[in-house]
Amino acid sequence: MTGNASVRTRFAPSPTGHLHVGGARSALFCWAFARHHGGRFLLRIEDTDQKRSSEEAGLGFFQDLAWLGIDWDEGPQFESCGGGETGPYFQSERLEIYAKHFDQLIESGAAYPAFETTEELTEARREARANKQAYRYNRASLSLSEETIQQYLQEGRPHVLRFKVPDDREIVIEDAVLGEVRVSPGELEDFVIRKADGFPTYHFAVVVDDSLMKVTHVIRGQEHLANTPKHMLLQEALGFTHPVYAHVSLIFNPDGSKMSKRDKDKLLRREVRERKIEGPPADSSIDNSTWETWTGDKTVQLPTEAACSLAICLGIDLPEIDVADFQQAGYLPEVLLNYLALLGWSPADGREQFDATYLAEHFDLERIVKSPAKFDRDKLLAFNLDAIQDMSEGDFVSAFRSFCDSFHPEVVSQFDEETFAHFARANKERSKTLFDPIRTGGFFLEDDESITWEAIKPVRKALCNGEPCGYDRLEAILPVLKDLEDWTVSSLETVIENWAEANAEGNLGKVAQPIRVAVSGGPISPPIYDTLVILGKSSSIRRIERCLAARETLCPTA
RNA sequence: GACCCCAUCGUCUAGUCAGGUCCAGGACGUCAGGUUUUCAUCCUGAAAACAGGGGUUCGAAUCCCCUUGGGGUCGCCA
Repeated sequence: MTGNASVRTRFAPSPTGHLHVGGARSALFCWAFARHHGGRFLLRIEDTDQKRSSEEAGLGFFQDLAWLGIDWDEGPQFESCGGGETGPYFQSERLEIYAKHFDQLIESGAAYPAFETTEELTEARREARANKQAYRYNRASLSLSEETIQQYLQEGRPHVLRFKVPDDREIVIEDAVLGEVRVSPGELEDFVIRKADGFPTYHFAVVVDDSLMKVTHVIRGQEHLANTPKHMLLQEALGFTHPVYAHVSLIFNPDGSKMSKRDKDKLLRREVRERKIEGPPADSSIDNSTWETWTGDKTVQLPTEAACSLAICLGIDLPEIDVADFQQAGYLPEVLLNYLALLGWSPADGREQFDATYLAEHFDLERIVKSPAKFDRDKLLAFNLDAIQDMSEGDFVSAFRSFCDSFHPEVVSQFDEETFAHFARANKERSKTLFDPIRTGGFFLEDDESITWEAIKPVRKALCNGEPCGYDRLEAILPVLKDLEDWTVSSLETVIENWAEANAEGNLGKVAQPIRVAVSGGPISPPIYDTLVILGKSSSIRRIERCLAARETLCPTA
């Protein structure tokens, strides 16, 4: 680690929804930058929106970050992370701190109360838009007489606090990624810094907190670039120094739209609208009031479970957007971290696959790319495959085990410990995700009696084609298998290979494939000896017998 | 609509700041072969880009301008 130990970065999510990949990448860059310089990385929860913040979401963020391996030195306490001298790290607990700074701005005349109602402002905006003009707050409340203001305040009229933007100067952002960004005088309006409910707005809280928490580098998404002049002006009015800003480009969907945590809701809303669905589907887990709130307000997100169940009812797949989605889909945390780091940054030596330690060693702001990046599932999948193939068998078994514990407990209860491990090992070399063994190995979990054979091409090819056909060979080898006492990979290998040598010109496929189809119901399985051992002797025999019984249906003898 | 940001293979990118070593390199994907008891791997090879137009210069992917295209912001959300 080199450089400046006083470096302090922060990730400051609002606890609405879950950690999505864009946020995760911002957090990762902040983390990597702090680690690279031997500085500190802080986590702060921006819960100043009383309407939308929820406690569980905060916890989800912690778990997602921890899963990725992004640890924070200061912030909310979670496992071994958190603590620190500059807290509290929930903005909702810092109201007194903000109050002090509000007073400071009021006294210096840099902030003033404004009494317009939300309705009035909405109307003014609508009108400006209709006239194709840029809307800016007209400072009406600024020209109120001192008397009127006092009267309004005494009446207890609801009001916000606005920041009086100096409109005579150009603002220059020295962005570490974008370079100089200039904003002309008069571009900014007098924005709100304290809401009518007394809570600070994002702009105010972020400036006060970053300064008090001694944040030196603000690395965040480019959607914040337009806010930066506001923040800089506020810093000057409060007597704070400017941090270094680094605005990272956005992450897009393959179709070019911004990859957003709202994408799932967008998709669901569109489906619901197109199919003219009026209420929550009966077999979904959504109650009427949740449905009403969701359909009534486009900014409301459906809770994860509700969204999943609705998607299942509608028969559509939700895109993977949140870190948790990728976890559940069977991606490895170190792979997602690697891929995310590569979206907009690359090391000077051109390496593509690396771990968090390497990232911390090599990360810098200079090599961050300015242009936006599309999220490429295929490349992520390829990386995941590589990482899985690089794992030791033991590591894979335990990774697969904890994946199953979390998301597919039925797989764990299906096998005894040793067979579970065998199942995992046998699937490793063909797995791109931790879910793949389950996806392609469904037949292991099924009951012997519920295996069915469809007369699709590869099945017929294995069983019906040729002379002798697969069925003939199956029939011939069944007694051999029945006689085998020692049902192990090595014994099966010996027996089946010898049989193939004697009866199929040494062509193993001629006998392996019919057996595979018989025991699995389809043409895909792990290596045949492993498959038979995992299944066990009685299941294997039973399935072959049932398959033989279906011969007439599958290969009708015209 | 106003302001701001961006622009190299289908995608992520190297190269751009310090112009020549770039008829543009890598990765994913695609295509064609090969290995393999299935699938998946694995191996070999191929196609594939400097958005367009003007400048500056002996020389431009690299610097400047315009056009076009994409994106962001314009909330008492963050």
